[in-house]
Amino acid sequence: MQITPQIADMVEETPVFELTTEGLCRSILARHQDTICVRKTAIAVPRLKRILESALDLSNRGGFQAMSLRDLSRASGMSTGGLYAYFDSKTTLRKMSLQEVTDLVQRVLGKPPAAIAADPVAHLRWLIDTHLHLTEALLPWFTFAFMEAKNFPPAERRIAVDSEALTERLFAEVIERGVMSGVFRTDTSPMLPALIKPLLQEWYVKRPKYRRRGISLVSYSATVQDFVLNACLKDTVSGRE
Amino acid sequence: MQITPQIADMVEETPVFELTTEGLCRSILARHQDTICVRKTAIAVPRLKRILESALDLSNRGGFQAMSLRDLSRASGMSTGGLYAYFDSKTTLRKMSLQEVTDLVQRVLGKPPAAIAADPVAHLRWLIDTHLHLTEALLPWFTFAFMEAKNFPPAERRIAVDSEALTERLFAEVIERGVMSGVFRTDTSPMLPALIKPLLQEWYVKRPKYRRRGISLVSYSATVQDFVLNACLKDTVSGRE
DNA sequence: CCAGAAATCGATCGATCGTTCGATAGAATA
DNA sequence: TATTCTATCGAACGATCGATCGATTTCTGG
Repeated sequence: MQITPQIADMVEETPVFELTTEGLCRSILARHQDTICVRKTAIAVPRLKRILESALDLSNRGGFQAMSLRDLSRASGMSTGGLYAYFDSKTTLRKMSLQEVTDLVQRVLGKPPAAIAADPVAHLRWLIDTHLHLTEALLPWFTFAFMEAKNFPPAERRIAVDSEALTERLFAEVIERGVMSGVFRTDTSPMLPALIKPLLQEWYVKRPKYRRRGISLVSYSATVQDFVLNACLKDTVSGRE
Repeated sequence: MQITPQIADMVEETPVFELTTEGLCRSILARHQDTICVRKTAIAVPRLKRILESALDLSNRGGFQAMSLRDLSRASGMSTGGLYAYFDSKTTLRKMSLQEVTDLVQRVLGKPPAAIAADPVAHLRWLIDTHLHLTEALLPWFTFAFMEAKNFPPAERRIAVDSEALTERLFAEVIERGVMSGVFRTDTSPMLPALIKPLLQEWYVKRPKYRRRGISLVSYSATVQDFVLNACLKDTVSGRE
């Protein structure tokens, strides 16, 4: 009996942005109205979608710097000049993608269902599982954000660093509540929240490895949940039943 | 009473290569005799050291692609043409660094002290602690290898992937021995070896974060060790001491 | 069907890239 | 000291980059 909240359920609560590439593109279009000079949404969204899908694909192969705008124009089926109707510089293109991902994480993880938020164990499981499902649904976006965040100029790098710090704080708060309510051990390592993040990143950074081994998202999620709960729960969590 | 084998002790067993940038440069020089056309070691080693230190520093800031050979020439105090006495192309420079790191990990982790290898718990702790100390001593090399491995062409990317697979196998073998000898739980997750690696990478990938928080390598190592042992040891590991 | 707007095109620019190579300086040899 | 070899230099080359902009196509309202 695994707690695996469906992403679809969550969308009903926040219907403004779907967790799809198209949804993100609509959000990007709204956020960058001033730089994107294509006015009709019906045209701009599918075009932007094609551009960003190609850009993420190319970047995730050889790095963002290595992707030339000629490569992007070829892959997206749009001329090099035409691309500039959707961004004013290559740097802006990078910022658009990264910013959208970090915003999304905070929007989704910040609003757990009320019933789940009441129970620290369920909440902790939900945070892990939801984060994994989120990255799975938007895999290219997250691999891009992870790999390219380090190459940002200092000013913009803060976006990624702050986002990660905020995610870690969500874990820290839940664990603290669990300790105070007596469910978690009082000697739980204060470093545990920081150690959860790399376990979640592992899933999308090394995605091909787990695909090759035939390991499903569900079983990976369950393993990480047990791994983490073993480190803080008073009663040891047995393996999958 | 923490098991923290000093790197210095290990060097005595494998005195051929010291765990310093200079030691790695000597190894690189020996391996690439044919492409490096500077014959006198007394000159080649310190020059190569300056070049690689600068290259790793620049790459780790903005990415390897973004580092131009003019940047590198300025930082290393050598002319752009002079650099080509130490590598025949920028790609070779990248391969030299990566290959050296992956080789080093296998050389060091593959030879645990006999006394430690006998006990699965001590061996597992030793693998974690030694890996962390190794990455700490050669931080720029590992951040470079981690960040740039993904941007390799498929053929050379295998070097990094295989190296990681081998490291994971070291963990898997120790854990399996622990299970068979009755020290580890029989229901230990088969995915545990894969989950250890990201916890070790976290240390050098997010190094500034832990420096900012004043978290020492020793305490990080102890936390990870306990975290992992909690997931496989029969008797729950209490907090530090 | 046609005028005007919206969207796209692709040749082109200057800058910068990795790389080459003849000249030069320094050390070793005799 | 003269000579040979080693190591380094930095100007220069062709290729490619991000970005521009006037021409062209496509769409839309009347």
